[in-house]
Amino acid sequence: MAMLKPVPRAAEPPAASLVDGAYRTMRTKILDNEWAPGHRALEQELALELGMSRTPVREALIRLAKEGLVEVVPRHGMRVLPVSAADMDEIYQLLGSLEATAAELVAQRKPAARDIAPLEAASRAMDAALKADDLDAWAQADERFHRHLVELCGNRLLAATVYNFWDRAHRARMFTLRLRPLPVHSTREHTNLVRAIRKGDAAAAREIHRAHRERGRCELTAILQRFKLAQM
Amino acid sequence: MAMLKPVPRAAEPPAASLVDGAYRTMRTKILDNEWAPGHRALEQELALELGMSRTPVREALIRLAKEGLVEVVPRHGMRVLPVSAADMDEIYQLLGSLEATAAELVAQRKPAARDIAPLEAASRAMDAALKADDLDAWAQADERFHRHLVELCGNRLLAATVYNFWDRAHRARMFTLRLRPLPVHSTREHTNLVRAIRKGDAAAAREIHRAHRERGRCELTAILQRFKLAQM
DNA sequence: CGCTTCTTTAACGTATACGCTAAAGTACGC
DNA sequence: GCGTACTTTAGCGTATACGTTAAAGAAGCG
Repeated sequence: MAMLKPVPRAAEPPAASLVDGAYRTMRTKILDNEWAPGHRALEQELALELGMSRTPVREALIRLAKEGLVEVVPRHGMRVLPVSAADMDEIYQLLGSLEATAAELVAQRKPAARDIAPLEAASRAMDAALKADDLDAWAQADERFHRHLVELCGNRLLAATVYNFWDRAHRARMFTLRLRPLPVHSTREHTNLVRAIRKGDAAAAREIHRAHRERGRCELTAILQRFKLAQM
Repeated sequence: MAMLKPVPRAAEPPAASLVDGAYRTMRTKILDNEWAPGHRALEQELALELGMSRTPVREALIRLAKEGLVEVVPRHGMRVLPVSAADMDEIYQLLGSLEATAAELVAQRKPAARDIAPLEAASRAMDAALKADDLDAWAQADERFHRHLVELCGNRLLAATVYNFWDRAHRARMFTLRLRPLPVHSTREHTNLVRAIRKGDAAAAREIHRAHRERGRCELTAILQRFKLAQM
């Protein structure tokens, strides 16, 4: 089994409360696969591990459950939710829809050159990483690209929703990073997308991004089937 | 100001716990506008009102906050979040994206006649309600139509996400129900959508639904501006 | 009269206590 | 040996207690 490397995250302000700390710690452990899918723990155990009482742990768990990262069953504690192949399919459909809309909106807004620059920078970084055979760097640049695109669309609700589903799919993405065909098409697709945005061609931007995610969805589904990874 | 009538909801099982009861009660009060946007209350007050201690109230508030219905500020209690005109715009963009995708998926699946029947029934009910000048019945049939469509698409995550944003927009929709032009086009659009689905024309289904929500978004924005309803 | 600083206090964050319930274990009958 | 009824107990849901802290009010100063 491939090892999942923790992806370095942006430095965050210190936790404002124990609830906040518990939430962030547990969320990180889940996204980094330190707590594997299916991992179970009782509230009391978590409290002990995190050095606090059950109260803040419970409140953090409610937040994580609402995000779909864990499930809380009375008397069985929390359980890190596995993401099934079917779930991944649904997530990619949903993301395809929302991100395509984001691309459309960005193109409609005809953003200034300095707003487009980070997209181009990310594209170049993906290219360079691919040539240097550095898949981790590639994945980070890819994430930067999509993140900036979603930020640029101006719809904060849409952006927040996209982030939530990225989180749920994070593990599977990292896992399949080295199992799937080299993402040689992605860079081209991103370049095309940027071109459509610069032209203000909203329909093209939407369609390029839709096709981009659709291809990703198919590749992922194929891998999960090939490796019999029904869930992760 | 128009009065908001409580929309009758499906009978639900008795609350499994106090947290659950608090959550449902508060959610209902918010959606039915019994607690108006901006309404504030302290945890202790809520506990007293709901006949329980602060603990279950707090846990229910965390859930409501995650759904975007309330905000919890330390020492200021919870506040029912107003939905600004800009928020409504964002919500409608998001819903337009997801529901259009749902329509597309439904058309692709070429559902059986008995799956399409409820859509047609809802369409007819909308028509009848419009002729009988019963806007409440119209709104309920409209909701049935869209709900069934989203259920039919087969993507539960997408459906759940759509429901969440419907909730946030619920008050504004009810409020503008009697302020906006009679929804004479909606029935036609729904009929067209059903036809596209029956033909299996996914692209048309997507486009019809997208245009449908886009029109709704524009109408709503116009009303909110005309009546200077910056938020509600 | 306005501004700053001190005091007060209300509300919350967290810890703890406790009873209830469902799951696990046990004994009994067949 | 297998199923059933009883007992036990772990874990949670909820209530309560308590220290902390930020907001509001009061007092002092310019």
